[in-house]
Amino acid sequence: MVHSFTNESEDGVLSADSPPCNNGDNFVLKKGPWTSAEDAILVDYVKKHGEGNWNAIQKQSGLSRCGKSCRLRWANHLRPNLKKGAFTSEEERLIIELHARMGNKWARMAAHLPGRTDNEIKNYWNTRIKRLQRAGLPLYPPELCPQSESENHLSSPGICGGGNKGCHDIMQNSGYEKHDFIFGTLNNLPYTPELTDSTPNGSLANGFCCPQFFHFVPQTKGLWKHAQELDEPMSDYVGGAAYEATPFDRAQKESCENKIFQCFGMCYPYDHGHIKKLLPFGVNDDSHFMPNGIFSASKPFVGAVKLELPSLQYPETGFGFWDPAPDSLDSFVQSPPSEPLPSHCPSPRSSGLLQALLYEAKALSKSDNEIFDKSTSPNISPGYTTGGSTLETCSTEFKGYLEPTSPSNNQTRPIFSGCIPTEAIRSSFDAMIPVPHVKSEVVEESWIMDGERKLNYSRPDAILGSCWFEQSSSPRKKQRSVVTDAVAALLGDDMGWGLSSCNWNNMPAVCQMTDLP
DNA sequence: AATCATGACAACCGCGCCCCG
DNA sequence: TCGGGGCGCGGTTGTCATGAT
Repeated sequence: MVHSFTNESEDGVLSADSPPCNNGDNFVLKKGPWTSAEDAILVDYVKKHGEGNWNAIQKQSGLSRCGKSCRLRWANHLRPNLKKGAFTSEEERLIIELHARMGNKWARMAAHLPGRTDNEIKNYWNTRIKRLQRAGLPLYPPELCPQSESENHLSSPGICGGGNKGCHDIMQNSGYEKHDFIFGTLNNLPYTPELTDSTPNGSLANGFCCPQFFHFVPQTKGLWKHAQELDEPMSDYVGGAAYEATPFDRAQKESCENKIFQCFGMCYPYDHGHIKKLLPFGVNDDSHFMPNGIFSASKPFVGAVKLELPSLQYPETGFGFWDPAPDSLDSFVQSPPSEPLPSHCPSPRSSGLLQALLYEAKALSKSDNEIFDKSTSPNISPGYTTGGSTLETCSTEFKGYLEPTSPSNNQTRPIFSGCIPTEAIRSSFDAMIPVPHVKSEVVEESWIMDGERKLNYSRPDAILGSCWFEQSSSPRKKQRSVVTDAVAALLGDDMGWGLSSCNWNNMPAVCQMTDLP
């Protein structure tokens, strides 16, 4: 950056193009990086006079900086109790919560994060958005169930995530900041594994109110503003049975329900009783229903997952919150599932991803072939575990709850059973997800629709599989980026959401092979 | 080992809104 | 009502780190 002593605009922004900004004495102000001497002057001034009246600083202290520059410098760098360095996992979690509630109100969010500035939070969030969207992952954990108020419909098949450009644009647009949310399982909400609730706000909301189904669109401002003005503590969030407490809540629920059905190409209002007939993928075998409302034009979509699968419970925590922190691997491994996962994954978190990976590394060093055989075996024995206690527990639990809730387990597709990622990842996934009674199934990674080859993003192997490398025309680096981003996002700070909460079969569904990030 | 591409992060810039005198 | 000051936020730019070639 170049130090310059050019003209400064009215707010202290110096620019060669901007009109002179001076103190009336033709005193040209400085822009660019602050020197330590300038910092000292500013700190000294604030100590003596306190914050505020920033424009007076330049006059009284002789600092060649305009008021705005001083204010920003103070607020972002010199203010005492400023926290520097990476965000802690708790801070990250809070940011996500706050963003789900407030949108891009960085300053307000910063008020909840002592020592952090709005700019810091904004930068963090923007970086996170980019990372997640590159990886095709949703922004929010399923606890935070953003629902668009507007009636915008499925304008694009990709919904959110999956590198959908339009979605990305929308996300970047300020319009998405005003979204409405249903907070299903925040904090004190008791976790309810029962999925008998066929209302969208029940199992549907839990299962499909995932951000990848959301459209971040401009909201009905009044409704949002009402909620926004409340700006209540997080404890005010409601979910589950106690949800419909206020007209606003009801409106949100309706919006959520509406959106859910938009996601599934259904009309709203809807027949609650009809939902269960239609929604479990694979139930309506003829339609080849895809999570994004698109129907496969080729073979039936066999990657169906029964919705009614219960998820693991972790009552010991009583918290049940998603931990997105990249540096909190331990918490990842040990923390509970982030949501009442209805149909999808037996949480890799619950099964101990790190443990599985470590195990896998060991196993691979012993015998790649053996692992490969296991991972590709069409029938994995019910008792197959990775040898880790956590995994064994997971296996037991999984088996325990799978069977009674799925009368026909052959319809119950294990989340990762059809995945064909790289060998290490695949075997890791298989190791993580001990699957009883797994049947071999043909899985489509892509299909043809309207003469174009679609990549089935609902399957991770579609991203990670070799066919992708073979067929994409993108530069290799971009290809690599897609894969590494996805993996990084899955294994990194988004691991909790990406693996434990993300229903692979609900992943952003369609992305054209030639239109990838 | 050098170079290049890319991403993450920090910081700044520009604009607009709000409040208050 | 108007103008100035303060503030918030979106966007941009620069720097550095990392990984691939």
